Amino acid sequence: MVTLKHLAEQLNVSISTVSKALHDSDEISPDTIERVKALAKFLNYKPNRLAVSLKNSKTNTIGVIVPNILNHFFAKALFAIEQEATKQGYNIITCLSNELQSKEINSLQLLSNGSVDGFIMSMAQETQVANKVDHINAILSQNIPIVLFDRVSEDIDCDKVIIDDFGAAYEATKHLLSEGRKHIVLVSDIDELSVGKLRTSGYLEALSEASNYTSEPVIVTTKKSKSIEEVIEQLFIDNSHIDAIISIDNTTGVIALQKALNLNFSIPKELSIIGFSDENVLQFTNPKLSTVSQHTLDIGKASVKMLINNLNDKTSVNRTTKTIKTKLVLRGTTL
Amino acid sequence: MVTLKHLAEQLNVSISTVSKALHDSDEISPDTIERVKALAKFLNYKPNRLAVSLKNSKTNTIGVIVPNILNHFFAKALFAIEQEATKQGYNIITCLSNELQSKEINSLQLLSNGSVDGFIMSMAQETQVANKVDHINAILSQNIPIVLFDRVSEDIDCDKVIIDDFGAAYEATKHLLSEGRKHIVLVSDIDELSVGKLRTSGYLEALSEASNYTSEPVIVTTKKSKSIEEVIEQLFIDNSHIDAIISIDNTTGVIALQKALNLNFSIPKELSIIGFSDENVLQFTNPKLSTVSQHTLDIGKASVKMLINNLNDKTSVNRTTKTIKTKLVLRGTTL
DNA sequence: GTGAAAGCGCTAACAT
DNA sequence: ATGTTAGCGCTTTCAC
Repeated sequence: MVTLKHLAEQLNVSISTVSKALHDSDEISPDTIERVKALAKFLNYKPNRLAVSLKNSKTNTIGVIVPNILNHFFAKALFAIEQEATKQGYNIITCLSNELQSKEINSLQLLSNGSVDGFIMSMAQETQVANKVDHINAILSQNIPIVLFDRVSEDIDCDKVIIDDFGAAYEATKHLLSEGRKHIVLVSDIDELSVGKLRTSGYLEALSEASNYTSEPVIVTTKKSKSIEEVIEQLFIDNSHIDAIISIDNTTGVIALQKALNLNFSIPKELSIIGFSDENVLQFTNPKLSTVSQHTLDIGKASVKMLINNLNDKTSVNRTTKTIKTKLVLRGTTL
Repeated sequence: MVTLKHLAEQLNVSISTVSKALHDSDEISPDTIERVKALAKFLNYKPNRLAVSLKNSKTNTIGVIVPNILNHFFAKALFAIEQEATKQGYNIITCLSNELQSKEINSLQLLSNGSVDGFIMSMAQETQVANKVDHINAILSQNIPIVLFDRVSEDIDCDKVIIDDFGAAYEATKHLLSEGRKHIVLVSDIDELSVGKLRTSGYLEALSEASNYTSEPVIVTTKKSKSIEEVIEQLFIDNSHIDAIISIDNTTGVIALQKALNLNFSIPKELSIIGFSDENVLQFTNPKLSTVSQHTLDIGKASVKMLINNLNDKTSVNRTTKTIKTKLVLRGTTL
């Protein structure tokens, strides 16, 4: 590895002269600058990031903790985070909590020792279910900023990026009502998560506001004892009058669509389906699933921007929550 | 941030004593060790990773460069890499090349300045198509080890983890032949990649060995001008006698299945389909797609192990290529 | 058993 | 215009 020392020795100047020259300091004569830069380029000199970071107490690295990279939503969020971070001159260190609080605690601990300037994270399911957030607040109290996205907690005072989960489900349900649907079933694989609860509330609210809707709300959640597919098969058995499904997670909508097609439902004539799936999944369905688009790329991008803003102005104490607009995209599974 | 200096001052001992105590040096008296550790724990002392790394010229960090995180295969590989790396006490810095050589070069340059001990990567499509690999060899010549997985090049002398692409496609095609299929079409979205070429060869070889197979091989590749879906629709128009499809990439198999169902093919009676999709995609199909399982988790895991081995024994000069076994998993789309 | 000092590679205040 | 020095936080050799 080529260091400033090497360059200095080769050129018979001091290390600091080399350092200054490489930074275009006007303390250094133009031709020295030239000579230094020429040699640096020739030897492919690259400043050692560890040393620079140590010196400056600034790593230009963001710790990103996502619960599950195999979930399209998080893969896409990570994609956007990496893209925006790179654009702004930051690296990302990626940790996957795999929905476990223990891994989340571990990653946070491990990286809060000078490895990163701040964190962008979405809470592990375990953490959110128990609402045990001390480990996150501990980081904040060390003055390391965190941006929470998607899965957040009210007990953490930090910047947040979310979508209007209540509103999105409310709007989707409203749409199904406007189609004249009379038996709208909600399916959820995420009833334990904050976003799941909010979306369910939106569904319930829309139904309760519909004066001419006479059925009871039906909420079907997945359970550990059964596979998602079994739950959805049972759903069709239990709800013979079903004429609409709103799936509030990434996967159950697509699976419900497959099962319904198998049962020879005419879609969307007899049965409408709206999901919360990421676009990438949809290319595999036929007809294409109507969905609530979450603008995942915007979520990732906004998270990075918020964190870097915070990093650049540590004095600001006001924490903000940014809500990314969703959009109901009607495709082939709605009228 | 709590440093050794803080601890030393509090305890009225020297910094080096603290350092040694924390490392259980037998130069230090048991009770000093105890006192030091107690205070360290109390103040939540964590050694500054930058300083340790700088001192030891060892970062315990792996740079991971993947072409496309939205591809299930790479998401899963990343999942496995992160898991194994964490297990072995390494962090990963993730970079996404987005199939662009420029981004690949950039990431390599950026991290080869002391940020990481080595790289695990799969080549960007651009890089592989042009077989322009100087930037990768440049890193190797700086004595920074690289493990290449999935998409590799013969012009790079480093450790590699691959699957037997030729053999996997050969075996899959053999299976279709054994079903008595007479018109087997190969579909590929990756005909420009090394793995695509090898899998195609396997298909061709299997057909040419089949003495009673009279049709010509048919290879359908996607093109930039058309969507994958259009290409597959056209495929069914052009090949009216088609009775089997082998898809050698992640997505075309699933799409072909949807289209075939739409065209009222009885599957697998009239038409067999075998894909190379990752398991995660399959939960969305009905019937379930038969596939070549690539054991992606093993690929990721093996990559990490190889890299760390190399890191631990830099003297070893022999580069090896590990081939992960594939498995033909017959599900609902084959007889 | 403890401490002083050098050094990893870099920056920056302070000489000259 | 150039060099000296101290220091970021840590490890380690060498003194005492």
